[in-house]
Amino acid sequence: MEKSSVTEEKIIKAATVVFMEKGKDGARMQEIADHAGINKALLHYYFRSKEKLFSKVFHLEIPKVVASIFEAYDETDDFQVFLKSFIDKYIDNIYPRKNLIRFVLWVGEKSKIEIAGIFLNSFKKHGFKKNPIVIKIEKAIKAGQIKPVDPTNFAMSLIGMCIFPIIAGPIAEKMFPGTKVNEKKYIENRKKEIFNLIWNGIKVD
Amino acid sequence: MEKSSVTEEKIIKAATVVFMEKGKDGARMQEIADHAGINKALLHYYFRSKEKLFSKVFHLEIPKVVASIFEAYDETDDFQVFLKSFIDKYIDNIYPRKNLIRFVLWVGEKSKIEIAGIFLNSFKKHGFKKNPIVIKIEKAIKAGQIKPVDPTNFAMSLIGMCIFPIIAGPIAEKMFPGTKVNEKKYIENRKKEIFNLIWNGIKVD
DNA sequence: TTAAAATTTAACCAAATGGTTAAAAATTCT
DNA sequence: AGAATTTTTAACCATTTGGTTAAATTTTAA
Repeated sequence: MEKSSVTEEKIIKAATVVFMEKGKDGARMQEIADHAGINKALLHYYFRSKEKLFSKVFHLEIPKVVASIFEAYDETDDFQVFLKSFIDKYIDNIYPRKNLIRFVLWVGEKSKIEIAGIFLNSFKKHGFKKNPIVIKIEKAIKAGQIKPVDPTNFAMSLIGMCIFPIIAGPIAEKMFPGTKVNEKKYIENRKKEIFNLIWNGIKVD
Repeated sequence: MEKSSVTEEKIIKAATVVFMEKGKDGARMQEIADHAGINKALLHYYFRSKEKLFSKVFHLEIPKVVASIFEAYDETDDFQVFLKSFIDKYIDNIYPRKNLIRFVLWVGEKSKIEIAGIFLNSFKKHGFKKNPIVIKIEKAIKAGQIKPVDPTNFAMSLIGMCIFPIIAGPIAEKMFPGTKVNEKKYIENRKKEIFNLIWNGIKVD
């Protein structure tokens, strides 16, 4: 690989880290340059402006939010198996991307960048027109494998339960003393609890 | 009320709106002044620095995140009734505060302001040492009203399901086409779905 | 009415920050 | 080796932005 593209990658990686941590406004071009191990002049040589660099990073990162769903998606007809596996993989998948997820939720509303298009594009790329989880749920209901819940709402709940403790992080630890979001033990236990709650509910039979 | 304290309140209100929308770095003192209908000089006359103004706003707003839990909290021994009522009130409560919630989650991790203390303080003020939902769940389990789930994890799931569609807003609408987070119909339906999922699970008996 | 407090105006300052430039040095390619 | 490309250096520029100042004006309270 030529030197130029190596540097470009170094820059993008550094910019991603800094943008996700400090936000678009909080990020400093100098900090990105330092992080990439180059100087500001070269940074502007590759990306003319902060705006353009940010846009680049954003367009590269957003699909990963969608991808994390597909990467956790398994082709199984048994919905119980699917659900267990999905929760397990999805949480493992978003955990190292928590800064990204947090950032996307924060920027999502006000961003001038058209997110909708990127999302749909990402769905299409994986061969789906709809959210794949929703499809899976619809099938499971038709097959009589699960109760007739509202598929979209169910998917939302599922994702919400997985994402929340991760993005809430330190806030969650203070709201629910005893929670240690960074411990493997906690995460593994949480996976089980999510599955159990969804599968069994809390009603006493 | 004297003119001075009226102005102070105008400033704080304006600052809250702008900070929650643009973030600490994205907010501009000039914009806050404009929003409050005063000039920058007067703004600095009341709050010497951006840092101090931000700190003030943050300390006033953070307790509201905790308060929204207590405001939704009802003293009922019937856990089923409690749960229904809690979901209903909690969602109504956080809905108009979505910018705040989103902001707190975003700032939470990196904020130098000590959040833990503010949270615990807020718990104490309401006469609790622990998260009140957790306590309620523990009681319900002891009373045999619900299955023996992990209380903290359950509370986390509950809050996560309520908060997620609200903070995810436009992102959620793109990830789950058909979702319209701003419609009353959607919100009311979601409340029911959350309750049903938690209460009944999805397992076919 | 008069003194005190609050508010406006407008000019101004200093620091931070995004961005530029041009020449020199290092690297890579042919 | 020689040309082309990449990278560094370092000074520099323009704008934005947080923050100040001081005098004039308005409002409030005694």
